[in-house]
Amino acid sequence: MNDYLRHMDITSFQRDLLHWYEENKRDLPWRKTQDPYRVWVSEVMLQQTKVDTVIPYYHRFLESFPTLKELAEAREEEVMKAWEGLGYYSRARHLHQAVKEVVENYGGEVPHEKKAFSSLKGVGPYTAGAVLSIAFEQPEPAIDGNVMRVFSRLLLITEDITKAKTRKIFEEVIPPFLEEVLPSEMNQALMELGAIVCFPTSPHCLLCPVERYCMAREEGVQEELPVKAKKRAPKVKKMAAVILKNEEGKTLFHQRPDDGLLATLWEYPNTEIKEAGQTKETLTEFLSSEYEIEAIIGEKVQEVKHVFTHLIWEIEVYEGIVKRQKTCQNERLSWLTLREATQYAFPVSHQKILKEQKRKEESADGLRTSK
DNA sequence: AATTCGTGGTC
DNA sequence: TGACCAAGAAT
Repeated sequence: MNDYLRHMDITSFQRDLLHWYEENKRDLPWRKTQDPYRVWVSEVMLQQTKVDTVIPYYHRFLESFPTLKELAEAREEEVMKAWEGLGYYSRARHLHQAVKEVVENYGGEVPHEKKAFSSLKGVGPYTAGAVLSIAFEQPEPAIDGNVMRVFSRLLLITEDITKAKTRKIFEEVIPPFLEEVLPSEMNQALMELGAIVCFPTSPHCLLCPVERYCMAREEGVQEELPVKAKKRAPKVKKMAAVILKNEEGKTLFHQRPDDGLLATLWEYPNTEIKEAGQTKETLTEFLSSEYEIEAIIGEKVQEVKHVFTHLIWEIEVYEGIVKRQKTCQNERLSWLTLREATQYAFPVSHQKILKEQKRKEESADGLRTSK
């Protein structure tokens, strides 16, 4: 018997939590179905992402790709465009790859064996547990940040939850809570409690349906849990980007590498600025050596800040005119009209540049046509 | 095991 | 206002 559960009346806990869940659960789009494809899509979008952010993406994504087969048959470009702005873009590519595997190897039916489903791209221990329990009623724990917070308080688990090892404790402790109930309900009830009552700071213990079971509350240390190591401050990178136009009035865009940060997304040509005050020179040299394009860099027209988890870009945006371009073709470069560019997925920082360029060109158009 | 991967909202 | 955080996975 697990020592953490010594004083826990699991049956009563289940009754109280599930009763509360039925009365208080939010009406979320992905709770209207147990279709494994839709559950899967929602779970991938919800990784490290707030419910309010996901909802519009969830609707648009399923409008574009209503079934697993239709997603599998879609072009990756389309999938990335549907994910544009949601972040962690490898989620989209992995999901796309994974549903193709499902069509290829499982006849288009989402596999309900843990081993098979877990082997799919982008499906980790949380997503496997969530989809298998919610769509297939399998008694698998779905251990996310909410659930670790709830259980760390409930059972006074003081291990650092940012450490991979700590996860094992939760995997040991949670399965008994999934016995003799609907796993879909229990897992979602635990997450819902974390989401709308058992907040990271100032948990609403007075509204908590399972307060009487909570050991952290008993000790008055609910605010101190869970224990998490602090992460270091992100580094700042000074960047410069250029809105480079050719004689046809088209703009140069670049597709980022297939792996790494913002993989495969499109952007304005840009480079890191290592010496302050050398921005124009650095851009000119970058275009010449990297793309074999001779250009004249004009004025700075915009500043954009892009904050990542582990990195900050401070981007200075310049205008530029191309003088000469060698015939050498770079697969990842494209001269596009602004309308053409909107078919491609951009990271938020470059969406801001695109939006500003559009605004300026439209106001210039307006001036011209009104004369 | 420790890093790398986005973005937007909150206090 | 800046640190913190969110239904994590891959490497």
